Amino acid sequence: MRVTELAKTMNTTPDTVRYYTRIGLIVPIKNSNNGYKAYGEKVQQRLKFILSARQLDFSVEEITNILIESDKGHTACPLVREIVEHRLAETEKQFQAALLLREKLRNAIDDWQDKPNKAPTGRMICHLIEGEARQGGNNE
Amino acid sequence: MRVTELAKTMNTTPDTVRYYTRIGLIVPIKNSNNGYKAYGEKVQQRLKFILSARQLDFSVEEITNILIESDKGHTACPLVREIVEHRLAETEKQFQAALLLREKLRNAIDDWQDKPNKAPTGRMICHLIEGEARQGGNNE
DNA sequence: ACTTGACCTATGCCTTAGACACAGGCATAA
DNA sequence: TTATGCCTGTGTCTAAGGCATAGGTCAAGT
Repeated sequence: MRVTELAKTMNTTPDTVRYYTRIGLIVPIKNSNNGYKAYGEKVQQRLKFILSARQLDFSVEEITNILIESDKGHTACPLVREIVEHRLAETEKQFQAALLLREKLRNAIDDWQDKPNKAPTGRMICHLIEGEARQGGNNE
Repeated sequence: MRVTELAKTMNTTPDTVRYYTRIGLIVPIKNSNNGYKAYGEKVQQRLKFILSARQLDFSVEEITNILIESDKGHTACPLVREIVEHRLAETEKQFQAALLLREKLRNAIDDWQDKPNKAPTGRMICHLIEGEARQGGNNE
């Protein structure tokens, strides 16, 4: 199995497969005589796991750590549980940030409804934005 | 005014100021004899605009385009309105993505509550994740 | 004058997770 | 044999700064 066929089978892109190969997450059976990489059954299994974890937004580095554990024959489950908790917290943050930003943008659009377009003055580039200037505290 | 003082005044970091300087978004008055950059009143105004736009999650490239327009003496307002609409649509996407991911993660945690930790087998790396494997369609 | 130490500076490299461009290899049809 | 079209690996690029490093500056102390 070569890169594109593997990618199609797993419903991902050749570039993704190549990337994981490049960083050593998956290892091709052997470069055949023409230099093409060939992937076997085990790699397919491994790739399936990687893609599933990516669906849960695990970072590639996190997945790497999981695989290192499991390659040693140890349970990776506790690590997985830990990561998923952390990921949930992180997602919650992103969620709140998106919520807040959406609000800001909607307010902006609303506020600007009646305001005209103005040419820039010496001290104003676009009065819409400079007028907005709520000192929105930076997060964290 | 030098980089750190400007950064403090505008409530941002020296590295951010340096970055904008590097890409030419703001131009220091002059490198004084020691090679330090000095920033004037106008730059401060400009930086304020940039930071305000960043608060609305405008990309640096978008901001660059706005400034190019305004530097030609034209109104940037229509462009700004366009960008903010686009940004809102984008934020809505992120929002939905975060919402969905949060749900997935919560489900995972919930499903795993009662499952034990298992050592990896020949065909399972972590049964928690491999068991999950809802074929979540990729977005877009 | 000299030295110490704290702070400041510019520059260059590093980050994520692949996407994209490129030059060349392969195979099938004419 | 050549032309065509898909396939391959490698190298480069991305956004928006963060971080490390080596060196410069300034005021206080000796």
